[in-house]
Amino acid sequence: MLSTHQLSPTSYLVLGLLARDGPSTPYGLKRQVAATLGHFWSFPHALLYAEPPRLVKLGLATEAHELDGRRRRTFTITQAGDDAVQEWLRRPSHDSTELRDPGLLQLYFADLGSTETPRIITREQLAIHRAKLKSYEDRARLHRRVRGAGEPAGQLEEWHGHSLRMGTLYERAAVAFWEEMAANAGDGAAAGSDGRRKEPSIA
Amino acid sequence: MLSTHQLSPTSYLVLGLLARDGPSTPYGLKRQVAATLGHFWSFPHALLYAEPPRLVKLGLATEAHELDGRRRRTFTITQAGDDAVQEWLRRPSHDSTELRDPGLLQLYFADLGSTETPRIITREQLAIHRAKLKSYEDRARLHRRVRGAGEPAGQLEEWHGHSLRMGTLYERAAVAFWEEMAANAGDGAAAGSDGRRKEPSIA
DNA sequence: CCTATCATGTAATCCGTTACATGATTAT
DNA sequence: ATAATCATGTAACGGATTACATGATAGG
Repeated sequence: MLSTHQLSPTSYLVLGLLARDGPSTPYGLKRQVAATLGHFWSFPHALLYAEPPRLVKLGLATEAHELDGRRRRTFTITQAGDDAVQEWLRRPSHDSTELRDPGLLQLYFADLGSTETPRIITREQLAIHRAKLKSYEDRARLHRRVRGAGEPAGQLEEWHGHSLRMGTLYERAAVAFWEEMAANAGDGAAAGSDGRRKEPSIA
Repeated sequence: MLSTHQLSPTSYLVLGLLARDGPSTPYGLKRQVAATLGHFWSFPHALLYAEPPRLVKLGLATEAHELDGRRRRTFTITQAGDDAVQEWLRRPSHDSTELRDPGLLQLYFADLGSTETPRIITREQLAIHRAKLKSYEDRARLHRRVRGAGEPAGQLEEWHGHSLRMGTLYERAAVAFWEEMAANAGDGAAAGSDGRRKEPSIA
């Protein structure tokens, strides 16, 4: 029982995947992530190659090299690793959500640009978020289709579903936000101080 | 013109603040940020002490030391800095939003814990997000109160408003998400838990 | 067969985080 | 006065991003 207290989210991501899906190569991890959390929380592949060795050093996983051509490295979680996951799950995380939206950052400074800047940014962001929302919803449709087709949705798919659902809800919120911006941008939104701006409809 | 292309969001944050509010100390930046974006995009104060010197090195800002007791460092944006901001505003950011939610990460792995794990996590997260939402809404109420009181809302406050509004919308989505989880947690949502860990049926 | 994409890995750099520290103000 | 909090800064470490690189597999 090392004081497994300074593990990063990345650590738990990898540990969790190893715990649930069994031994895996970094590439396998990468694929799992890409299909789920990766949609809104980026874990570049280099991270997933770098993290497992760290876990090995901490005794939370073990490594096996292939010797033939591909020299794949396969990682397996240890008992200590499993324990760490359990302990983590019992300790609710109070760290608050990071919402890093570059588009919003630009909007925040849009008044520094020209009068059209807010409109341009808004249009762009609206397009981006609408596209992403659509991709989530398509995926959800597919999901439901498959489930309707008989297979009684493995638990795993459920958890995939959760993260995608969260992504969907966020994108909906984002679309709503930018739509509201777009609606208010026609008037003097960038011109600001006349005060006559419509009250934001949100309470 | 330097290829001012590898600046980080942090760089533009600082540049933008210096451009809009004029020369500032790192602490001044910190305060601005804390009142706005800082609510959902953390910029630890050390960052705001570290970034300006970087900008100086790139010729985007200049520095002035105080010589008396406090030895404050005040930073001023340069013409090149202003140009960089303008160029950035003209180049819509396609980088997608990072939504890093530790609670969601836990939920994603909740099936690895006990049967109660999902419920516990959900309850906790629901409380957290409700509290945060409330704090946003209180702030919004105050905001409107002040504005109603006559002062014709400076433009600055408007942009503050934007970021808080986004925060509010996100928290709403989060609350909705966790409420849905809570509603479904009573049934067997967590109970794929027939004990034996199924082979993941997903490719 | 060739080319594109998949799969696999490493290295360097730098940003970000954490921790440490201490001088000023304000409150009790 | 003393404690608490505000204000100000630095240093070190490590995780994360980017770039580089190349071996397999499949499609044309």
